[in-house]
Amino acid sequence: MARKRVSNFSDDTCCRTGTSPKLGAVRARAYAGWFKALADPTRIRILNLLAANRNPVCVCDIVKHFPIGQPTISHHLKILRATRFVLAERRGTFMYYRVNLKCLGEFPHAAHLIMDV
Amino acid sequence: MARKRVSNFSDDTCCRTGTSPKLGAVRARAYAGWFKALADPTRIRILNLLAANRNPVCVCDIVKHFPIGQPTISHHLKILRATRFVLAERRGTFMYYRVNLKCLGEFPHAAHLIMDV
DNA sequence: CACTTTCATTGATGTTCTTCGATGAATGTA
DNA sequence: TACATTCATCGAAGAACATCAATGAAAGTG
Repeated sequence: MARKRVSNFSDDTCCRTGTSPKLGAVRARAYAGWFKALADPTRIRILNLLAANRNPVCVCDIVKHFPIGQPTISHHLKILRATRFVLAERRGTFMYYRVNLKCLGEFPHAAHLIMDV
Repeated sequence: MARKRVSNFSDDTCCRTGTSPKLGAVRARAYAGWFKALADPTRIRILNLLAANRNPVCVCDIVKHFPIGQPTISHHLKILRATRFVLAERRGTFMYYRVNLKCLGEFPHAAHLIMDV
């Protein structure tokens, strides 16, 4: 009958009501979105490539370094742009990308992993 | 005929071969795994809940705070345990979980987001 | 041993994500 | 204007993921 032990405070009993999570679902979803942007090997390597180059890198140059197609690279760049991890700039026909240090710097360990390799 | 511009070094040309990504695919996949563990709102809130409690928390107590079933909580805890973000300890019938500060501390911004809220 | 409680695992389902080929939009050039 | 190049977007296919209900495993109790 699943009799709930409402207030048994003996020592080897769990379920004494502890602290609730103070982080709401809405903000948790926002945080998860940032981590999600870093949760793909290709995106991490794109960031690593951009961080390794002092100058912005154009898309066709990024594509060369990966075994996946250009539309997929564009897809990843869109995600990285939406989360502000990279910045984009148009020069004629070309799109130049670079890491957004202000944003990636907010994730020190990520920055260390991605840039100091 | 897709004539490739092999070595045109004029100023408005991209595709000068820049630095390659120094981060290999294998290590990138490992890093992505860590971020992937943090890329779910429920897991972030579980970490937040554990971090807010000085003492370890048992599973049934975690389940109470979320609108999802116990098997799903167990699933998330398994992922957090595999990535070392939490530690588990058995006491009788109960399983007590707590944050692994040594591991979460490696992600300062994550720790800040998750714990200081 | 029979029964209960706690938690993990399994199998299934719907959703999300990565990737691709094809196409479209923007820009530059003959 | 016609064509080429660069990149983004669309639609589809397959893989990965979150979730659930049901079951199993481990431990405690009578």
